[in-house]
Amino acid sequence: MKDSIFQMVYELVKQIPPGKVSTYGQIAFLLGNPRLSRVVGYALHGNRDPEVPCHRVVNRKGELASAFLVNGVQEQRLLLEIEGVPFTGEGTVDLSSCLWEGPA
DNA sequence: AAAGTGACGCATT
DNA sequence: TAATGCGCCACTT
Repeated sequence: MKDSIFQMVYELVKQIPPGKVSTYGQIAFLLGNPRLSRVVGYALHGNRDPEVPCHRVVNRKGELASAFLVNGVQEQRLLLEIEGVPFTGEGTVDLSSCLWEGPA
């Protein structure tokens, strides 16, 4: 396994429990560098592994990503709603209630 | 081999 | 309060 940021991002995102969401910045912070938020997004951008619930990762405002899977943000929002994640708007998640702060 | 680009976030003007 | 710039890593041209 490489020590690349990408690998760590994937491993971390895999640990996000259902019904919860996390942000790029939060993940970057857990990796040890809050400024890696951009890299985190890039990592998930190229991700195709179903093991990595990239739909549970949103930006700092709680807004869904712009270029999700084939169905776009609609699919992402649906997945989150099914898991019980509350929405404050059409494309906005209630981070105050469902933000995953990291592995115990 | 070097420069540009990209699912972001925070500080500053 | 809103808008712009900078920082970080990996990948593409």
